[in-house]
Amino acid sequence: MTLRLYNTLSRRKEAFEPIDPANVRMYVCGPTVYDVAHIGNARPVIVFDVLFRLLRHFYGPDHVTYARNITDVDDKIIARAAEEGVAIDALTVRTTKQFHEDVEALGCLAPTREPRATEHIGDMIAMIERLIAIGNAYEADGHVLFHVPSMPDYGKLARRSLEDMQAGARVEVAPYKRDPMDFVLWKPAREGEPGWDSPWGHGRPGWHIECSAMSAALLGEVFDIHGGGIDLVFPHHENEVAQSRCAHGTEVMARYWLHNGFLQVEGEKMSKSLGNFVTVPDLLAAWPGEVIRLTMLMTQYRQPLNWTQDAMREAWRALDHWQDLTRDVEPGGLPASVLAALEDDLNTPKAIAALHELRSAAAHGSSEAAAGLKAGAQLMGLLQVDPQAWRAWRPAELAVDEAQIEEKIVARAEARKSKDFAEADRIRDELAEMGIALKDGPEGTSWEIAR
RNA sequence: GGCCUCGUGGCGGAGUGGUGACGCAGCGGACUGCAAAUCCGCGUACGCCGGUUCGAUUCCGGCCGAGGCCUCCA
Repeated sequence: MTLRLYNTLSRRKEAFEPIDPANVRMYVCGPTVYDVAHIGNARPVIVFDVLFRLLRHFYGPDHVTYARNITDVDDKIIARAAEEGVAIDALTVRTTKQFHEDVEALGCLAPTREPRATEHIGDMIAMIERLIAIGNAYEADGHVLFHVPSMPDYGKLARRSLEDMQAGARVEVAPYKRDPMDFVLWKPAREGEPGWDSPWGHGRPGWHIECSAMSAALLGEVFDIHGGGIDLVFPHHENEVAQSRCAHGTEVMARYWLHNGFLQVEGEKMSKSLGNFVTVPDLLAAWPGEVIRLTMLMTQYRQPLNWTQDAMREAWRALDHWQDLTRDVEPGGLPASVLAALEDDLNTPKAIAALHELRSAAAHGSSEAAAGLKAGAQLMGLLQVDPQAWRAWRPAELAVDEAQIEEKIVARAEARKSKDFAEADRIRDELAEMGIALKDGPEGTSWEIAR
C-alpha cells in the first residue's frame, strides 16, 4: 500500500503516513446551509468521500474518523432567512435535510462526525480567549481580531507573503483593525441577529474560527488530512492554520492539505447571471445519482472540471454497461489496476479506464473481471445501486405511462411477426418521439430513456 | 499589479525522455426486415518559439492563450 497525496503545503505528491494508523483523521469543510447545493458544492463532497472509502479500505472502517462540518451561523444565512421571512433555524434545518438527501443520492457515506457550528460556540470562545491571552488576537470596538503580523510565518499554505498581500489589498480596511490583514474572530450581533454571550458582549463567531475549534474538538490539535475546495486556500484555510497553530503552539494544523479544483458549466464559469447555475436537486431529478458521481470522477480532482450534458450521457452509458455485465455478480477481489490508480493521488480517470478494461474482459466471459469490475466500482462508490433499482430509475419529469409503452412494444412485436414492418416502424418512431428508445435482444425487446 | 494553476486527437481525459492509455463521437464490418443495442476492426494529438539531449508531448527559458485567488464563493 503506497497512498500518495498531493499536499498543498509542499506543492508535491507525498507518501501518506498517518499519525496514528488506528485512527486516521480527516476534516473537510462542509456546506453553509443557506441554499440548496450546487454542483460545485458536490465536488468536494464526492471527492473526499472517495478518499474516505480508500482510507477505510487501507486502515479499516473503524480506524478512520472523517469530520465534515455544517456552517449554520453565517451572514448569508441571516440574510436569506430575512429575505424569506423565516426563522434562521427553519432555514438551516430545511437546507441541512435537503443536503443530506442529496449527498446520499450521490452515493456518499455519512461522515463519522458532522459538527454544526452552533454546537461549538463554547469551544470557539475558549479558543479566542486563548489567542487573546497569548497575544495573537485583540479586542477592538466590540470585535475580536486575529493580528496577522503576530504570526511570523503566516501565509505559508497559500504561499504569499504579507508584503504581497498588502500590495494587492483592495479591501476597505475597517477602522478598528490594527493591520489591514487582521481578520475577525468574533463580531457583535446587531438587533435581531443571532448571538451568544461572550466576554466581548453578545455576538457571533467569524467564519474561520469554527473549523479550528471543531477540528480540535473532534480530531485533536494536529490531525492527518484537511480538505476543501481550492478557493478556500486563501483566506479560509490560511486563517484556520493561523488560529489553530497559534492557539495550540503546533508546527502544523493538519499534515496533508488537499484541495479540489474548480468547476465550469459547458465551458463557462457557473453563475446565476449566466443562467447556467446547476443545483444538485435539479440534476438528481434528471439523472441517477451515480451518473452525477461518475461524471464528477471522470476528471482528476485537482483539475478544472467542465460540467456538460455530454459528459453525463457518457457516464450514464458507462454505468449502464457496467450494470449489465455485473447484474448477478458478487464483488470479488479488488483489481490491482484500480487500486494503483486511486493510490496515486486519487487518479479516478485512470481507475475508470481500468474499469473499462475489466468491462471488456467481462464482456468476453471473464467472471473474474466482472467481479473485479464490481469491486473496483464499489470502492469508488459506484455500482451500489442494485440492478433492479438502476433499471427502474425514472427522471422526475417523465410523463409517459409505462403500461402504455409495454402495450406498444407488444403491438410492434405482433406487427413484426406478421411482417407488417411499416406498422412496426411507426410504433418505434412513435415511442422515439416520447423519448423512449427500444432495444431488441434475444430475450425480447426492452426500452430505456433516450438520452 | 501580486500569487497560483492549466493548455494532449472532433469531444472528455490519463500518462511518459525513445513501441501514439481509456471512454464518447466518427468510419468500416458482423448481427437486424431496416434500425437501435451488442460484438469485431480503424483513424487522428501533445498551444507557439528557442534551449538541453543521440532523441522531448514529457526537462529548462521565453511568448501566446484560458482559468483561479488577492472581495468570509466548493
